[in-house]
Amino acid sequence: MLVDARALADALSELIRVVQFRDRDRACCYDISVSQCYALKGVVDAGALTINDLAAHLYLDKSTASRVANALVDKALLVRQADEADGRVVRLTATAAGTAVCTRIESDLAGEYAELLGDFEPEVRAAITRVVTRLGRSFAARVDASGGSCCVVG
Amino acid sequence: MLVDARALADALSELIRVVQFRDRDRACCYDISVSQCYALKGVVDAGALTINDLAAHLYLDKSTASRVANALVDKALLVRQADEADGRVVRLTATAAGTAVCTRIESDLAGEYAELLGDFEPEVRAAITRVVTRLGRSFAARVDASGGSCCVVG
DNA sequence: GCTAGTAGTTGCACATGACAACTATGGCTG
DNA sequence: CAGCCATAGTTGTCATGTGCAACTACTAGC
Repeated sequence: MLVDARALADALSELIRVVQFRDRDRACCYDISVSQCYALKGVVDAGALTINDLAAHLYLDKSTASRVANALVDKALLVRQADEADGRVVRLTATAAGTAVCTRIESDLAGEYAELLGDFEPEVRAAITRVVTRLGRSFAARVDASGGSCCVVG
Repeated sequence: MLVDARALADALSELIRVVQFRDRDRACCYDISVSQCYALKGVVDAGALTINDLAAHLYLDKSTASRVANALVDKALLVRQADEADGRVVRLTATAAGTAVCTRIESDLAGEYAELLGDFEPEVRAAITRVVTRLGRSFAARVDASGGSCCVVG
């Protein structure tokens, strides 16, 4: 099983490098950075998010999440609203422009992915998404469980 | 099929965020950054790499690759050697320390991944690596094919 | 041997992201 | 209800990573 594990480690790191590269490269197309894109999509999908929710969703520090949100507000893709119940909380919601940008990016991306899925046999296609989803969940569970830093001696 | 494509896009972006986070978090453990780790592994696996080869392997600009190599040389994990045949070319090779660090990281990582693979049914395990590998290749082929930037009008 | 091309380095600007210190608000306890 | 602690978010600061453009050094072809 360690052989499988090593192969998976190699394959995943390669996949991540190439996807990151593609994302970096494509970011310019929409005048929006990769993190901003993830944040925008997070807010659009959720309907509304607080800064803390956003930070958790993106696996970023809340200060970084706050700045990412600022960037999107400056671009008029998001709005900040004060929460009625709790004065500390900021509710981020997407503007019409934000939703539009998000929709456009998703469509373009879906097109690319659809083409890419064409490389695979039909019976494999459905498995791919299942596998990737479950992999993501497994990682997330481990990350959440281990809490903060990995190598703190405590 | 567009539905599959959207689901894959979502799953993959989630996976990438969480893996990136884990990598950021774990980077400190070995006094080596994520890019440095990839570079070190690339050199160790290949036996020797030029700066250009390294840049291609990491999907980075050659200037960045050069600096990543510098950092590893400063840490005495790599050495730069002049190519005998071509005076312009730098040959990067790993030192004993570099190989040792790489081996240790790979072992630790393989352990983590082995544990993670335990979440999956045996018949799925083998499929995971195959799927991730093929996904990576499909992306790489597309990135190589499209060459430079995505949205240049020229 | 001059010119064009290639490998790599360096200067520079900018993006990303963490940590810590801070403000402001909410909630709990005596 | 006053004081204290916890929580949400912001801001300052710093380190790191990255690309682009300009540069040097070398090679190769005419």
